[in-house]
Parts: sequence; structure tokens; C-alpha cells
Amino acid sequence: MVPTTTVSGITDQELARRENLRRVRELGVEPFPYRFEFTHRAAELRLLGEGKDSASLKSMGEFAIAGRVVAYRSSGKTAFLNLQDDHERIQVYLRRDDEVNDSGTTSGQGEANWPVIKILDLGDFIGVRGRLMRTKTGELTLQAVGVQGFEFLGKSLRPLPFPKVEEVKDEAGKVVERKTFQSSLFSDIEARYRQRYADLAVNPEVANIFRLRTTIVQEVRQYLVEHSFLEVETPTLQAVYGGASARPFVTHHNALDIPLYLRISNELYLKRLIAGGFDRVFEFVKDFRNEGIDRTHNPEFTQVEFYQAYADYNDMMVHFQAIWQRAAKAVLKLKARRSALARGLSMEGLQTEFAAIEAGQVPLVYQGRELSTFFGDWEKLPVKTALKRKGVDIDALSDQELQALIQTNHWELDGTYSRGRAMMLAFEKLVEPELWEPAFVMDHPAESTPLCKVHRNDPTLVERFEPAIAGMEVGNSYSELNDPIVQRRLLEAQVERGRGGEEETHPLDEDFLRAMEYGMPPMGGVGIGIDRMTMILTDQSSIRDVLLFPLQKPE
RNA sequence: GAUUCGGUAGCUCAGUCGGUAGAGCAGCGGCCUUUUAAGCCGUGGGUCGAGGGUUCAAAUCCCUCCCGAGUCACCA
Repeated sequence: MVPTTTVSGITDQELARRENLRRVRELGVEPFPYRFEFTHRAAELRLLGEGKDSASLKSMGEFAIAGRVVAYRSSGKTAFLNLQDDHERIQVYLRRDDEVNDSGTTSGQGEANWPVIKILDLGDFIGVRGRLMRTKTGELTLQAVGVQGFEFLGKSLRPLPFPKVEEVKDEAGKVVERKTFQSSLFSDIEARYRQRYADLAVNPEVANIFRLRTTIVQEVRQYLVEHSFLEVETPTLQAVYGGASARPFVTHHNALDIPLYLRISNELYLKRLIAGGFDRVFEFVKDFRNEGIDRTHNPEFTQVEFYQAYADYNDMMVHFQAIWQRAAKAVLKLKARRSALARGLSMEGLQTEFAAIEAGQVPLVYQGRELSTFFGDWEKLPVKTALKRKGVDIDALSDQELQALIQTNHWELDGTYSRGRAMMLAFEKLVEPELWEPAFVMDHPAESTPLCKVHRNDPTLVERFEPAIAGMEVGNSYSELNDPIVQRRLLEAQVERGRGGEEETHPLDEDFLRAMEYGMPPMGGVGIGIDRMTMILTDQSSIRDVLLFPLQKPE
């Protein structure tokens, strides 16, 4: 925790780097130049060089790459460096003296640059121009050629937390084995979140999670676009918040001198747009909810919501399942491609694997446990049916019997008793803990939400579903209420409850009611939590591992 | 909020029964023109999370607090 500090307040290692910076300048080299013209990235060079020997590599001409020095092995008058660009690595070879090249002339590469090369620090950025070669051990390497072969691109003044090498010793204390161990990746969890830049720079597999996250978002967007949904943008700052039950963050607009709220949902705005005649809309949004932080909650989180006119919640289930399966397949393919080389998989082998993924034959695994029905049709699980299976037949129980059930189990019902609340409590206690395979938990009690249509076959229920995967709620969907009179009654009742001291109800949104009064078509709506979706598809156990910058207490 | 575990060098960690604070990597000074765990020689670096207590003596035992992670609860 407490660093080795000097009088000036910086560590000895930082001091050494500042000294190296001074020396670079002294050698007439600008340590922070403007640009570098690279021709390829490390990954591209590796692809180009695959299966070629040194002779044919050298005949391919010159290449230039730029990146960060992540390993440095100097042996007197040569140096091998691992250069990292875009989280891919390639070895580069620098020499002090001239080397006679193919055409018999000298390359004159290192002499001028050598003093600078010698004082490179891990983390420095450099550019290298030269020819590809293979070392004795067969590693593809870019060898710098000529005085133009090396350029300094940016000095690092602070040591990056590169992983260490573990030593395995025998009884006599002799080192018998050393290995880089994954668990020693920059592992101070707090520091990893606070200094995500350092985490990303030294842990390429962390960076990969965020690449996968982007892929997931792109797949979802692509699906919606292909199904004629229009991407729109609605306000983050709202004078009246609503669309979910949550406490908002409050802010203030100076010029208007009014309070404003960061949205807890964009639902009411997207419905306004349906009223405005856009039949299918969607939006990726950050929602903000003033709540605690844990493994599955962050105060700001990303959702995609979409609304479709003339559709109901059954139609939305089809979309929901298709979107998740599509994104999951994309993730599995990327993972397969990434590990193909390490697994010695040929191009044909990879194609076969892709076909299997596309056919849903490669299982999705979360935290070591298979989601075996994921690529099939997901179970539809009405709350009442699930409870019946557990021996609780809600419709056959009187209020007294329901209350007795709660008491004998020592469950705690918050708020006042109602049949619907009791039903959801029993569901949480009896059914939820056992949910693992994807399931559309559906047909919730009517009082669970004011924005949903009453169930067409049961007036005590609404047409709502909340899909659960690996025990996590990953979305929410309704046959959306479009009767303005009923809507007003439900929202007003909620405002009344709010005055009664119940938290997390919304103020009355008159403008939303006005939009509904002009007329709204029937519609289905869905919200998908992108963070939890990314958790499940990338096999991460904490929401903070799929957020680049999770909320942290200030240092 | 309850509870468990943790905080020792830049990083990852060890530290026995309370007895001069350690290792690897990183750093610094050398040697080494195909290394990749580079190697060899030498070397600097510590408010042991903070404060208090017990003791001749505390990283170690006790108390309080701070910070973090996990689990549960709350929340969704």
C-alpha cells in the first residue's frame, strides 16, 4: 500500500524512469513525438507469417509496427522485445551493429539508436520498421532494419503491474519449475477497477471481455435493425422520471432553476414514440438507479429497450430468445477463433466448429455449469404454475391460508399484505433459488406493475415476463397497457401510495398520459439488461468485470 | 446492515513459538550479437493499513478504527 517513496514523493522506480527520460532527450531523441506510420498490426503480421520460413519471410519486404514494450530481453549488443499493439503481441529484434543484408549492403540499423534502445523501460511505446524472420526456436520476429528501423514513440514514467513468474521449488529449495501464473495477473481487485487502463494494458484477456461486450451490443443492434426497428435517442435528464420503480439521482438545471432526474428508464419515452407513429423503436440507454452495489447491480447500467406496435408479450418472447441465442453464438465463435491456434485447430476444423456453434451444439457454460437448454426453446414458466409444482396452489388458498404459509416459513413480506405480493414472495423463496436453465417467468400478479395489460384469461394477473438465466433476472417485458383511463387510474394509485410513504414509486407523468389519450396501438415492449447479458455470455461472476469503469468510492 | 477472509517492497506473495523484515519478478551498476522463464556477478528499496494496549522485545498477542473482497440481507 505504502510505496517506496523518496523525498520528492515518487518511488525509486519512477525516479529511474524520469532519469531515463532525461537521457533520451540528452541523446537528441524526442520522447513524445507526433506520429508513426505503421503498415500492419501484430495480429496481421502473425497471420502473414504463418507457416513461412525465414528466407521467404525476408523476401516479403519491409513492415512497420508500433506498440508498447511489454517484455525486454537484452543480451549485450542485441535485444528481443515483445511489442503489444491492440492487445496482441509480436516479438521484435534489435541489433547494435550493422548486418549485411540480402543484397550485400549493410543495413546500418542499430548504432545510432542503440543508446536509446538500451534504456527502454517496460511500458514505453516504440515503432519498428524491418523484415520478418524466424528465430532459432521458430518464433516469428520483426527485425529492425536501418536507422529508420527504430523510433521512440512515448515514454512510460510509471511501472505497469506486469504479472510475475511463479517458482516451484523442491525440498532442497532448488528451483525445479517456473511458470507465469494466471492468478497473479495484476490482481489487486480494487486497483484493477480504479486503474482499468493498467488492467487492460497488462491483462489482454480482460480487454477481450470488453471486445466481446461490444460484439454482443453489435449483434443485438443488428438483430433489431434487421427486424425493422428504428434506433432512437430519448432524454437522460428528465423533469418527471418513471417507467420503473427505483429511486432516482437528482440534479439541478441552473438556467431553468428546476430539479431534474437522471432517467431510471426510457420506457415512457419510447411509448410516446409509438404513439407518434414509429411502429418499431429501440434504444440502448444508460439507466441510473440510486441503489446499492453488489455482484449484479451497478448504479448506472445499460439496457436496450424495444417496442413493437401490434404485438404482445408472446411476440416479444420470440425476439428475446432469438437475440440472446444470436449474441451467444457470436461470442462462442469469437472465443473459438481466439483459441484455435492454441488448440492446434486448422482452418477446416474451425469451420466445422462454427457450424456446430451455429447449430446450437456447442453448449454455453456459466461458472462451470452448462446451460443445456439455452439453444433450444426456453421454458415458459407462469408464476402460478411454478408454485403449483411446489405444492402451493394460489387460487385454492384463502388469504388466511396464504398469510399462515408466510408466517410458518418466517418469510418477510415488505409492505402491506396482498395476494399478489404473497404470491411473488412464495415464488422468490420456493422457485427462484432453483432457476438455472433459461426460463420465461411470466404472468405476474396485477399489482407488480402499472404499465402492463391485464392477463386476457386471469384478471388477477398481468401479461408480463421476466426471463431468468443462471438464476439472474435478465430482462422484463409486457403486453403494454394502452388504455389511458386504466393507465391514469393505476398511475394515480401509485402516486397516492407514494404520498403514503412507500418508496420507489413514480410521480404522475401527465404528458405520458396525454400521449396515450391521443391513442396508442397495442404493443409489446422489452428491456434487456446488457450488463448481465455480458456477464452470462462471457462467463463473468461480477457485473464490475463487464463494466470498464464500475462505480467506486472516490480514492 | 450482519458475517467471514484479507491489507507486509513497484507487482505477486512468504514470514514458524513474540527475538535484527524475506523471495521471485521489476529497479539500479556491470558482462553477454537468436532471446522468449533469457543467463551470470553485484546492489538499492519497507510508517508490515492507522491508532492504542500487553511485553525487556510486536508484522506476529489484545482492543478500536480505516480500506477491500466474498457470503447473506436490502434492492431489481
